[in-house]
Amino acid sequence: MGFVSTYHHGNLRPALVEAAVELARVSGPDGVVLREVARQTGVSHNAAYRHFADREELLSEVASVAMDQLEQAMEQRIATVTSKKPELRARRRLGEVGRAYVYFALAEPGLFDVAFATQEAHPVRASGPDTTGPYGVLGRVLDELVDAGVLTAARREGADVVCWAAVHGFAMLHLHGPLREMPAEMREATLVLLLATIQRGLIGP
Amino acid sequence: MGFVSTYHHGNLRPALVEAAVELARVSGPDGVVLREVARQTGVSHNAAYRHFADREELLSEVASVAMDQLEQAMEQRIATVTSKKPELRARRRLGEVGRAYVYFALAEPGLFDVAFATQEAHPVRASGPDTTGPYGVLGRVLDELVDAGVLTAARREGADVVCWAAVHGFAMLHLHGPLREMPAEMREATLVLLLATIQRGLIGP
DNA sequence: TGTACATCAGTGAACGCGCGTTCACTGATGTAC
DNA sequence: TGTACATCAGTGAACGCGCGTTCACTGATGTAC
Repeated sequence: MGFVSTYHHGNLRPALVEAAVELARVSGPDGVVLREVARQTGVSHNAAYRHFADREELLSEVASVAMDQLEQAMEQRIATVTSKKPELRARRRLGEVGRAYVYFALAEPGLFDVAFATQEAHPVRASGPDTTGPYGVLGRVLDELVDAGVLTAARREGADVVCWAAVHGFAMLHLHGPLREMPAEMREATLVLLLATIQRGLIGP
Repeated sequence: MGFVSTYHHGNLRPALVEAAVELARVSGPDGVVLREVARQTGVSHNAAYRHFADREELLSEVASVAMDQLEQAMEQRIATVTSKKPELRARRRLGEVGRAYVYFALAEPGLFDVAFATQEAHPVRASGPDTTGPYGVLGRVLDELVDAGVLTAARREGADVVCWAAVHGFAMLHLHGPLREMPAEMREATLVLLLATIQRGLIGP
């Protein structure tokens, strides 16, 4: 891009979001400081108020970007699984969904924290389950398991939360928790164990 | 207690810790504000520096109290299970450990957060597993499962982290996460599901 | 095509916040003789 | 038992921090005629 007068930037809102995302990546939720975002964008520190009601509104924009990235990471990993057998394919895909979640958390801790901290409360069974975002991706893979005849309808119920809790907890323990110093290979081995255990618990051997 | 002159309080350190714990209970880690702790204790705002190097040191004292309480809650729930059959007893105990963890997190969110945030990194397999604190309690129950011949030695390996991740994630999702508005009965039902799934995955039906 | 004017999107100064921490101090206590 | 003095455990004032937010403003833009 060429020269851009600060006055009537023309693109300020997306530019601010972009800068905020970058700050979140590097320093997490607390790193998204209005004045710093403005500084990075080359604009006075209160120009943002022309586009966002307050810091919170900017932060939730960052959260939504983070959610999109997480969802995309999941989809990409799922697409990786191309087994012909429906049962095997669905099972492997479930594993990849979990892996994608954990990997994203570890690779982008800042964005992950923003997404988690800023997210609005999940609409629980308000007119059917949520089919959008990362949660929707998980739901679809679980449905695939049911369609493949591998997961019973009875066990499909609540399986979302079970899976989610497991990988979320795993990510938290290793990201901010007491396992944060576990060497990567050991972490990886434990993740394999976790995914296998969940799958066995849900489906069987 | 009768009148206590502020000068030479005589018991300041424990009194400060107590006040800090109370603040943590009510408002979490950020609620443990040095000046407020001193205020509650009726002492000038920098008297604490006679007993703690800085805020961090006071906070980690709170964390250790929180860990003790969590451990105690676990032990109490375990003691509840008195089945005669060793296999059944061990299995039920595993469930109670998980339940205790989640219940504590939901009942004492402030303390739980402090414990989790302030905890030092868990010493991973530095000369054998950790046998102290909540983690030690979990480990002992898992050993009980092995002794009862219900859990194979192979699956005992890494089972700690698997169990921990599951309940920790569950607690986080419901405490601060997107499931924080799930009604209590539904939450309870899902917890039962989670514990059953983990146990099935580890042990079998 | 030119001009007047409304509107939009920036600016810069200022405020208030409450904290953690440091400094030089002083009142209370205990101990040696 | 009395006294001098060292030490301990408090006090009160002050600093610096950097933020989010608000205010009154002004420069740039687009549109009606």
